[in-house]
Amino acid sequence: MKNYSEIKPTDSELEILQVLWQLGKATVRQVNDELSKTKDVGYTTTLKLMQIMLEKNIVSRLEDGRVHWYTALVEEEQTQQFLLGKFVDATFRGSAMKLVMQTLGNQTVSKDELEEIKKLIESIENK
Amino acid sequence: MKNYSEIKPTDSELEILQVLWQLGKATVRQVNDELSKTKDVGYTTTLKLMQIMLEKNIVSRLEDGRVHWYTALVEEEQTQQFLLGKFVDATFRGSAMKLVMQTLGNQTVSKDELEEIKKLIESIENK
DNA sequence: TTTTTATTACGAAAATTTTCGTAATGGCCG
DNA sequence: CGGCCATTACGAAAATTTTCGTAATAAAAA
Repeated sequence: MKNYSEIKPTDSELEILQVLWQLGKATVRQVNDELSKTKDVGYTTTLKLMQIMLEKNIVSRLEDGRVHWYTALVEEEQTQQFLLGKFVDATFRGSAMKLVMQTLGNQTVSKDELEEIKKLIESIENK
Repeated sequence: MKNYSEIKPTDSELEILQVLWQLGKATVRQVNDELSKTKDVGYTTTLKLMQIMLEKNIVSRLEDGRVHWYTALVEEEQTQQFLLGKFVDATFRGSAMKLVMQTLGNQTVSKDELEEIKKLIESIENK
């Protein structure tokens, strides 16, 4: 897999990556159908983006007859990690703590999930 | 203060907002000096951005002689909250939980901070 | 008052991202 | 085979974001 240090997917590219991560591999048609559920987007627009991502080596492509199967070349967690770091820096001036506090305070997290987070914290503390 | 529902500061605008939030109010010169500490940026570039932000009503301006004092018109927490929501959706498909787990696992959070987070969780649970 | 200096105003260029029209391709059905 | 259909290829336009050169302005200094 790719070393991700310098790559920053654009917003649209990230949307496509999400679909690819969920489906494993997909055609342009499938990706476009998925995106169309939540927004207006033309087939050729999606196609073009995926071609650009291919050039950037964010995805790979396998040709089967006339159909092209695309796969993400960057891992979901690694990408999230990378974007998270950027986001913390830009939005919370580097304070991961602040981000966590605000998320817990204002986003939707269930009781079970809170329990799970507590466990994670303890496992970190006891390391 | 502004209703923030539809405004999305660009990356550069957010950098400027960070400076304004920290200084309370500032001149273009001050903001540019601050930004220059971490990146190359021309005075007129910063000026132009701040003028654009004025048009968008993201900041306000007070003229004192020839100097213009700028202030953020959007609140820090509110903006962070808004950007956080977008980020969770785009990067973690809406799962705040996943974001918190990854942050705790991989970003730098001190023991004291972990304690504080635990306390917050408990206060949420006991509510 | 004249000059210098620091600032803001303006507009356009550059860079990046997103969108889409049109053509080319290749397989499938009649 | 010949026309149709779904797909990909290509290139340019549109939209957004970022950068900066140059001019105008006003205060301060000489």
